[in-house]
Amino acid sequence: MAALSPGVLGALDPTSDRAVFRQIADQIREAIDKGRFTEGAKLPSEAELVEHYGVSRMTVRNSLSILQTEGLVVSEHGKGVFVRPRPPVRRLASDRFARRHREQGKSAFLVEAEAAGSKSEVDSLEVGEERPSQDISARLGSPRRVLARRRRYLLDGRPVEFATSYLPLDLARNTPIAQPNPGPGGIYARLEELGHRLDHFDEEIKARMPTPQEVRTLRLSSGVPVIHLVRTAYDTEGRAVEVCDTVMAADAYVLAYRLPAT
Amino acid sequence: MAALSPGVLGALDPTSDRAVFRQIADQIREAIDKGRFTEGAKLPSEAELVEHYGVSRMTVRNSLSILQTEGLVVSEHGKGVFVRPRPPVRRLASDRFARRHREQGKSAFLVEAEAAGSKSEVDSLEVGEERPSQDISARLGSPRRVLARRRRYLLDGRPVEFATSYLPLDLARNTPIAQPNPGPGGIYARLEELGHRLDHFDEEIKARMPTPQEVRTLRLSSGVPVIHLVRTAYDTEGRAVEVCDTVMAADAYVLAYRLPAT
DNA sequence: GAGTGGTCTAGACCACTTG
DNA sequence: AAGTGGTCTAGACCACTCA
Repeated sequence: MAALSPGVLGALDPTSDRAVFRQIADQIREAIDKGRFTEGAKLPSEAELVEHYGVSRMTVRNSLSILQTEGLVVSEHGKGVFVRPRPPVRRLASDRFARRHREQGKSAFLVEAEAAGSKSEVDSLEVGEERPSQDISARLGSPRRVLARRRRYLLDGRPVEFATSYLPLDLARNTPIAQPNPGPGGIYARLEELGHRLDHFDEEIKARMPTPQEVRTLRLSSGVPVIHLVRTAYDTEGRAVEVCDTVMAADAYVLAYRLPAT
Repeated sequence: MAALSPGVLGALDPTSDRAVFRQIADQIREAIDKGRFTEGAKLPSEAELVEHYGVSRMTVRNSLSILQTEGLVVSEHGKGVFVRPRPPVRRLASDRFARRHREQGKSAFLVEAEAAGSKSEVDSLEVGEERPSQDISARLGSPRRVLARRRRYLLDGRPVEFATSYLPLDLARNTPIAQPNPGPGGIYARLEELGHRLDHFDEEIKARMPTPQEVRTLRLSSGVPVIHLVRTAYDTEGRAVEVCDTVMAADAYVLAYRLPAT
């Protein structure tokens, strides 16, 4: 066991009211913030911290678990605890559904990924008819059954987003939209070909901690929230023609919107 | 110590590979999801869980800490562990900075809160000149010094948002904008009176876990992320006239945006 | 004062990774 | 085989809340 390089981590203040495990977490956090442990670097092992601070192992683990839930570090079984690397971020611009992009034929996700020099994939694509949840149903004008299209997006091999599109059956049944691959420009291009000229999209954004299922699907490390985005597409007659429910790894995204001052 | 009502929580599966503390967390999570513990309800005490499952206290505490970081429960010292109550949610619409709202004279925050039947306050208002961070400076066209306006918003007594506005000094110095209370319609109304007619706003949204400082300022319970929103206001000449950096308690907000399909 | 969660100890054994 | 984190035990004492 290597000795801890001196000076990186200080000593405890026995006169402080602050719990020992919080003091240890504070010191490690500060060392990370000040760049003494850089992104991806390995922290001292639990055993080293036990020796350095003269506390029990559970106390050290408690400190590290704080930093994990803050999203500062990740632990890897058998290897160590590391400063969490920041993945490349995908920027979603508010013009990402503009018609001019659709007309170029490629899906928005793939085009943007290529522009950023990333390799992107789409997997676990499922298409089928089902009964919508109350929320989805209400947004679509209360259809009894809908077409659901589920898919997961990966960026350089890492899952970053899981999305489900819902469309009223009378719109989508027996159309290319019901096919796994709907063709160039995606389902929005097909909707317009079918006579549903799109007028606008409404997006609702929340952030929260992931469910255990979402942790698995997106392979999220602890301390990473999700962005939950629900988009409703309206045609020029004011009808809701699609609802897209999207869950994104929050550390992989920044969403951008432009608002008129009018 | 009251006995645990039978049937609410099951037994452990000793043949399972899943760690005991995860199994316990799974069972409590499922009970919450199925409504057997409703919002605000008290969970069985740690001692009751120890007895029910026949495990040590640390194992039970480990289970509960999982549910805490998931944002499902909150613990209160000396009282118990409770299903986390969902606070009222503030909806931010994408037309919230429309000129017609400004012209009514009240701040957007107060108007919306009143409409929702909530009591709102603004506190810890600080106004002063300072040197901007690199990021803020770049967004504002690299001024050396800026006017900073910090304030915290509360809804029914609960802090929900902390925001700082930055304006180039040459715009704001010796104007009502440099006053703690800038007058009816807020700083955007003042900017327009000063000849900076607003054209549009760009907003960037991220979500992440809060820093310890943000936990204190917003009194966040564990398992609640923050939404970090940075808005830049542009005048009709294309100049960035303000940057507003906002940190929101994610469980108190849903953001809504409308995108044109054009 | 009884019940609750918060902190901490000193061990034990296991599973995973690396040389 | 050595080092790492993952799980679990059986205690102890403390601080807070409520009757």
